[in-house]
Amino acid sequence: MSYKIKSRIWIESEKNVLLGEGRVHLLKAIEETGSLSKAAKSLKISYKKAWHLIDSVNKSAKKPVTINSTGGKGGGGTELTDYGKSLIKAFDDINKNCWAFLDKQLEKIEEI
Amino acid sequence: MSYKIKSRIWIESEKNVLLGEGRVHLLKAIEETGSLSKAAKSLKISYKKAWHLIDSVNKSAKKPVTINSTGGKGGGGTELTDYGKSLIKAFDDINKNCWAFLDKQLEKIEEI
DNA sequence: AATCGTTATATTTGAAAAGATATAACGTTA
DNA sequence: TAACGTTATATCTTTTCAAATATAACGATT
Repeated sequence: MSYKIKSRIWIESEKNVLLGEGRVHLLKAIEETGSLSKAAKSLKISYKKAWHLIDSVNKSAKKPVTINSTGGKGGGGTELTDYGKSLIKAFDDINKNCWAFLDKQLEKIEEI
Repeated sequence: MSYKIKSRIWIESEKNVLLGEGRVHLLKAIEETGSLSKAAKSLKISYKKAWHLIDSVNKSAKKPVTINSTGGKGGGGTELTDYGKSLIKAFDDINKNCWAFLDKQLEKIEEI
């Protein structure tokens, strides 16, 4: 049984974390549900934690990643901007490539 | 000002973390000082924390990574095994390559 | 105006991680 | 055998982080 290589990547802007695995996961859930509270429930994290994450994302990004509305039909909701979608796409792409890259590096520890 | 990509890699064995950045840093300090207590001081972490880290490393690895001796000349000490040195070398190598790889991926978020 | 489900935010509570302190065990050296 | 500096380990305190709870604000709908 050999060792495994694990990795985490994230995108930063000015020392603040912009996007990591968890934030991308949350953003995808928002895209599916149209709501931050529903997204939080689906990921089984507290609404507070989810809200802070999205707040941090929007404060770190150059342009808004989500549009949040309160009141009105259905009480409000949260949806992704096109900018947000392109960020997710870039993150997923880089992350996937990183895994593939590390897979090729595995042979370096197989013999150890 | 563009975003940055950061990464962390680590080596696991059977769900236990074997080597990460902090552990490698500690092992290198042990190699230089010949002592766990001196290494802990140089990294400004508690001896307790350092000891637990090395204990975990040796319990997760297939073969001993350090040799710990108590008593005797100088009170004892800790030194790396050849196996430990090869693990560090592999980790550093993979980590360096990962950075270089991610550097090349940067262009994918430069335009965002 | 009353209702609704959502976003937004503060406060409290609990758990887990880290830090500090103390002490035993060890084996060479003098 | 007494001393030394190290490894090894337990216990207590402190700090930090996550979770839970509560409540206000919002705006279309009725």
